[in-house]
Amino acid sequence: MSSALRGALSGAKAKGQLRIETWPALTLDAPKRPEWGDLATTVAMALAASEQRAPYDIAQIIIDNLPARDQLFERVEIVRPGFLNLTVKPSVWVEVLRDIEQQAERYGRTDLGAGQRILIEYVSANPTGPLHVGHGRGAAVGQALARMLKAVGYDVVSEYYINDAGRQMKLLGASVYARYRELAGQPATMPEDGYLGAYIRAIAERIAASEGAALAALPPEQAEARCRDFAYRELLALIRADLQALGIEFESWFSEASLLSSGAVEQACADLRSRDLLFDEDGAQWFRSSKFGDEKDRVVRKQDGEFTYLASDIAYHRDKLQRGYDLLIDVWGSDHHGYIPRMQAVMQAYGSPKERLRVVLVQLVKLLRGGEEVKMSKRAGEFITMRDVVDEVGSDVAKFYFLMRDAKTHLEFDLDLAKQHSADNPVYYVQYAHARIASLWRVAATRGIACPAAAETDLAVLTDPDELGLIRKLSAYPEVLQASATGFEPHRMTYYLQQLAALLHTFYNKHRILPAAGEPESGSPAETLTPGRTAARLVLMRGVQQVLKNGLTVLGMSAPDQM
RNA sequence: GCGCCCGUAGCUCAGUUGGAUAGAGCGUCGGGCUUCGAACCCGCAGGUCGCAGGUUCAAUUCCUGCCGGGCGCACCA
Repeated sequence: MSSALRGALSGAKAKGQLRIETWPALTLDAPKRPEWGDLATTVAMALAASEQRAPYDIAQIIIDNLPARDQLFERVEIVRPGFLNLTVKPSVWVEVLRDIEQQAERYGRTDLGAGQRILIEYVSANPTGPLHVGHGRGAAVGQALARMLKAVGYDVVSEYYINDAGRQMKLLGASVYARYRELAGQPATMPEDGYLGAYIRAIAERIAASEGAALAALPPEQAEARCRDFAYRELLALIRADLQALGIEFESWFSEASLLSSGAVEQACADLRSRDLLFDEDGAQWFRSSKFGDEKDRVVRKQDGEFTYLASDIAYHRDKLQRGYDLLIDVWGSDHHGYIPRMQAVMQAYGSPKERLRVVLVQLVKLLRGGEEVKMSKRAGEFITMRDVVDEVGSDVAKFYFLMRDAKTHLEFDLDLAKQHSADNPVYYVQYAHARIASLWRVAATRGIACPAAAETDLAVLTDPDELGLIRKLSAYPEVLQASATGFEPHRMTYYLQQLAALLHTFYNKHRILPAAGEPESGSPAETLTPGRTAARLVLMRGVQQVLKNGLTVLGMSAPDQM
């Protein structure tokens, strides 16, 4: 369709009817009202200024130059200022169903990304405790983005950065050791800012059971280190298990500690120093990030000789660049947004445009129960973890809720609502649409009716507005996928799926697909159901089912045949 | 104080990257299963798109300034 439009414009240009010095964006949108046709474009109005002609005249010129107009369009009209409304012939729409059948699970996929390599990093929580709900949202968003970008032709790797070095890990070890000493009846002091969650005590109990004697013999410093390593292994395993429960996978796990032990951090610093991007002041070492738009320079090595977390992040992102990625995506909690300028400075310091790093910010999740906000106190270690939520509502529901809203806005997550297997739950609404169609095949099979191949079916009988509405929606899927992926906005896909499901439910409720069992049609049916119509509708249903499944899959959710 | 994000129906949120009469779910009220799954559908009501300017054929959308809310401004991560 858009190529027809482009053809019309270039045809008009060739004939000298339009100048078209700069090509306008050829937007071809589905209008809001059915009487405005299937597709509408505003190019005539966009061109009015540069052509110095009335938009209406320009629209007329475009119409006159439309190639294959009679084959493609049923109706073409110009409305008031210069809207160009196109009504596509049903016989053309129907081709979408053949595409879907032919491409099946590949329908909607494109090679837009042309194989460009993307590294997307998400979650990356400290292995100092269980994942909280905010991590869950980041995980769902990160995975959905990774899958969608793959679907539109990028070569994507998803990675988890393990913050297994530095102060937080020391605190972890000290916290576990303190609990261990308490259990042993020895005097213990919990460090300031120590971890107070109940899981710390549980870890202390396990280490006491497995190597208590050895621990008692060690001087405190070594004992703490041992506790730290033990707790680290347990907590990393816990995090992996939590992610698995949510149905999130990573292709790569990257250790911060490995950057320190391999000397990569020192090398990254030396590299910066050789180009005068790192300097000494007040006994510390500073990254000259202000040279690249950051508001001030940043410490990478403290007076006490320890590297800051920024030093690790510099080395980490340098490593990502050295691995040859065209684009780096970091998914962060939005409270880290102030960190973006310095990381973009890092990009530039290593010779990349700052746009090579794109940060996707994810806002907080507010949990509700019984209409009340669930208060969390991280200090006291009292909070509902991501795992609690997954265990309570299920992984598909959790993911759908996490993806339902624009990631950069606060999300309200009503646990009571999410738990209901009812009309109020948008997840089931979408999945139910899929299951309903699956059920149709089961019924059809018992009546000896098979779903015919689209190529052998006369789809031109699909002329009902409800049928064409569904088909139009199906045809929009590839664009939604592309916009959702490249705009880093997975919520658009969840929204689309809800709309498609709504159309399906409406259609399903209003029209019959299979003939009634047993007796022939009795009473006064609103429409006659011929075998040909049944066949065409079965093909339509299969298309809807396929697209629902593709959409759910690309968001990381299941498309059940039964509920 | 400076910076980033958010203000759209009673509530939670969409709004296709400047288009036509601003949409959906929940909630309220009223209807619909002897026929393919009622975890569904249909209808009614509900709006100065935070406020005020500006840009143009056209602004919920872009710019500026206010108001309100969130977050950030470490030799913590």
